[in-house]
Amino acid sequence: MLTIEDSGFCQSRIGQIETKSGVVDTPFFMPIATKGSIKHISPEEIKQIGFQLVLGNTYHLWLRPGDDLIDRAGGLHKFMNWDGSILTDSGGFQVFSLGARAKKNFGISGVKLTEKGAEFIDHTDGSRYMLTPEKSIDIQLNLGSDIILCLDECPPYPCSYEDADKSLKLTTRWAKRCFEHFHRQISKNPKKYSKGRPKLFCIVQGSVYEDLRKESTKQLLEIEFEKLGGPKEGWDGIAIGGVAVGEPRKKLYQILDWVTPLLPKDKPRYLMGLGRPEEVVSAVCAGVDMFDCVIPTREGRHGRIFRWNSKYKTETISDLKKQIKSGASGEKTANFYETINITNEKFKEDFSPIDANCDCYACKNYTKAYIRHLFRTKEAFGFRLVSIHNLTFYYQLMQKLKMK
RNA sequence: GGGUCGGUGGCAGAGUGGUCAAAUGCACCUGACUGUAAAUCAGGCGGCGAAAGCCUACGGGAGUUCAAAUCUCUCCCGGCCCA
Repeated sequence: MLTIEDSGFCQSRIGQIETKSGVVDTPFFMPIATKGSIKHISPEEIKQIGFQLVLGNTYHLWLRPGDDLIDRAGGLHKFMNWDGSILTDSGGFQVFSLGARAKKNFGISGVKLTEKGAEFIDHTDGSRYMLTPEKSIDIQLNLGSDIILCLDECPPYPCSYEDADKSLKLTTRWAKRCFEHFHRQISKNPKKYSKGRPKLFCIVQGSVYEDLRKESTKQLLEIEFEKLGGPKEGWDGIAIGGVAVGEPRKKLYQILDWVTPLLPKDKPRYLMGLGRPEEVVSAVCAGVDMFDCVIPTREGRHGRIFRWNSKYKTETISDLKKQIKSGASGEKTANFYETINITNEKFKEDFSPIDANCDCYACKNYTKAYIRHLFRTKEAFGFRLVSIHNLTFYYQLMQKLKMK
């Protein structure tokens, strides 16, 4: 499934993942379509930029419009008019994000965890939903997802050793249930999946503790050997979760150092929720194949633009790697790109494109002054232009990472 | 001409003797955002200063008072009503 090549400079894995909907070249970045839409951009435009896979969210699509409805619509691909591949996050991240947010806003957690699953309180009407590992799989199967994620618990940071330990073990037990349920459902419907079944990924947890990260990885990888009644297949890929939840930046690199050597080489590795360009480059060099992040779209909507620093030649992964510097705190910075805030006054009369060398729709047709004007007048077209540009930047980054 | 109400920071608009360099909103400036409850959130927004603080300010001027955006007189300007 994956062709692995060692560049000699750093470990980078160049290959392909084949899903039931098509081929995805690794390493790759996924734009986020939480609710079945990449905010402000059409699937056609996403495809035009070059993306082959987008991410949807189990929890959000379950509540609205409902996985049954999407199933009746012919699946999420058809529903949102996307003919590439789709990866769905299990709802595990919402255990973290909605729980923390409700706690901050209302003093009570919006999520209650039990052995059975995660009980959510819907923020819009207060109604309660129980998301179990089995339910999460069922929803993702209904959505027609190409890559399904196990329901996990994504603990916040800071997290005590004891809590992280408890949490990782719950994630393992849930992963086992997901694995079992997934294969049972697949084998129950041989016709439906005769042309290919979705893939199932587990998620490594363990917070910032070396032995817990390793333990989590080990426990999950053992699952394929267990007698689970279904086909004796292992995971189709392994995700690393629970990062970028507020921990010090250098912890990310440590976690990758602890976990990636333990992973099977022939299976894709997915670093969930990451990240900044330098983090993506570093992670690719550490052997990660897949990324997703809200940064290009969310920060784009908030006016931050990513662009290449023309002072440096960055056509290959080696060029990019050379421009990354590690600070004393372990934090990494990169010279190969820069960010600007388009709302800044200095762009008021800047009638040049964001990046004269960029061939994206925004750069080919519009000036910074115009885009700034759109932002200040809250015109949605501005969000669209910057989102397209930022996603193009991330796409170009991933293309460069495929070049030796 | 008479009566009446009013003139507050870029705008709108509170405040009606001290705790007022002046609420709040908008605008403006800057920053944050990592498996999206995010077109969101935070900070700043008279001048000088790192700060303590000092100076200049609630239409103009003159007063009362220890103290005035707030009270008095006068001038200027505006709304409404009457002639």
